[in-house]
Amino acid sequence: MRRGASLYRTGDRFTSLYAVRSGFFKATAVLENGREQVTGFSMTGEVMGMDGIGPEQHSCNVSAVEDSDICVMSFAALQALAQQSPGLQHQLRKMMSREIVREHGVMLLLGSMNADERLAMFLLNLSRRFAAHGASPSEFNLRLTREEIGSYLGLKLETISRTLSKFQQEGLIRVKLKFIRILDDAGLERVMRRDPD
Amino acid sequence: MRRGASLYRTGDRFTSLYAVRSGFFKATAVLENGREQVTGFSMTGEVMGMDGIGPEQHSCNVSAVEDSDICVMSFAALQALAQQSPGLQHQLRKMMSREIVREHGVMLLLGSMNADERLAMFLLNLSRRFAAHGASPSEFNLRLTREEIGSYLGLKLETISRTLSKFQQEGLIRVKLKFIRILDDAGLERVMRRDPD
DNA sequence: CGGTTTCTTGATTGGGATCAATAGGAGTGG
DNA sequence: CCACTCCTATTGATCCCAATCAAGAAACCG
Repeated sequence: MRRGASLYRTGDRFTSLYAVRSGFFKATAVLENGREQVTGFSMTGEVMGMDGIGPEQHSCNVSAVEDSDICVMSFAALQALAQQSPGLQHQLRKMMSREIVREHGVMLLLGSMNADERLAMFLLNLSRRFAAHGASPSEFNLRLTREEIGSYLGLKLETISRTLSKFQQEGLIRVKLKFIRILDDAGLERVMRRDPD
Repeated sequence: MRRGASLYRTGDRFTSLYAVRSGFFKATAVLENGREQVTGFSMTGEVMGMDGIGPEQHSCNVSAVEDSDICVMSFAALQALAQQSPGLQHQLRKMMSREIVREHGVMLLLGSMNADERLAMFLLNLSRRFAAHGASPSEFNLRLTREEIGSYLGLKLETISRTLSKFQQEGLIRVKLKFIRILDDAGLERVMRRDPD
C-alpha cells in the first residue's frame, strides 16, 4: 500500500483482520461533530481490525502512514480454522485481550499524565515495539507529524514540538524533524514515572 | 457481595468471567508510581474480567460500589462449551470486541473533550445503560463519589461538583447528592456534541 | 450523637491551548 | 536543477479552563 492510502473506514463491513508485514499505520476515530482523534498506531508484526468483530463493521479509519505491506486474513476462514484448532482460538482471544489491556494503558495516560509524561511514555512504547520486530529501539524515523502524535496523546502539535525540544535540551533524546534517537532510556523512564509531587 | 468488597485484583490469576446480576462495580488500574485511575464501571447485565484472558492474569482491580450479585463463569468451562457451539464462540468474541470499541469511546472523551462534554457524555451513557436493563433512564441513585466520577473522566472532584451544579442551574438535570434526574436529555446531547469553536 | 467522609463554593494558580510569525523541507512542474 | 508553493515545525506571547488551595456545610455511620 502507498503512503496515505486507506485500509478501511468507519462503517465498512468487517470481513478480515490485517497483519502488518512492513510499514506503519494509524487508526483514527471521528465524533459526530467532526472532531477526529488518532486512537492507535500499528507497526510490523501487529494485527489490525479487531474493532470490527463485534459490530460486524469497523468503528475507525485505518490508513498507511508510510508505504506498507499487509497480510489480509479472511475472518471467516480464520474462524473455520479456529474451529479445528483450540490453539488458534486461544491465540485470537489473546490478541483481542491484549488490545483491551493496551487501551487501558492509553486511558491512564490520557486521564492522569501531564504532557512530559505522555510523550516520554509514547517514545518508550514505540522504542519497545520497534525492538520487538528487530528494528533499532534507540533510533527511528517516525513518519508521523507532530499533529498526529498530539492527537493520539491528547495534546496540541505545539506542545509536542516544545516538549521534544525540551527533552533534547535535557539530553534525553536527539530530534531532527522525524528522526528521533533516544539517548537516555532510563531518563525517559524517570520522566514517565515521576511521582505526583 | 457487600459494598466495597473486591472481586479481583491486579495480578490475580485469571480463571473466570463475571456477569453482574445486580449492583454496580468499578474497575481501577494502578500505575507504578502509585497513581490510580478508574477505568470503567459495570452494571447489571454486563460482563467483567475480559482484561485477564490474554495475559492469564488480571490487569485491574474490580470492586463492588454497592451490594451486588454476580454470576461466576469458569473460563475453562466456557471454552469447552464454545468448542461445541460456534454461536457461543461468536458471542464471546463479540463481547470482547464491544469492550475494545467502548474503550475507543473513552479515549475520545479523555483526549478531546472539555469538562462539560465529558460529564454530559457520562450521564447519557449511564442513562442508556440503565435503560438497557429495565431501570429508569432518567432517574438514578449513582453510588459513586465525585472523586470516582472524576477519576474516570480525568477530572478533579471539585470540577465534577461544579459542573453538576452548573447543569442543574441550566435546567438539564436535578442533583441531590447521589440522586440524579435527567430533565433534558436533548440538552445534554447538545452539550456533548457541541462543535469545537 | 461525634467523628469522618463527602460535597459545595470561592479565590488563586498554572499547564497547555491558542494566536501569531518565521523558518525549513518536501513535492511539483518548468 | 531551480523556483514556487504548500505543508510541517519551531518558538514566543498571551489566554483560559481546570487544578489547586481553602473553608465551611451536609450527610453518613458506627
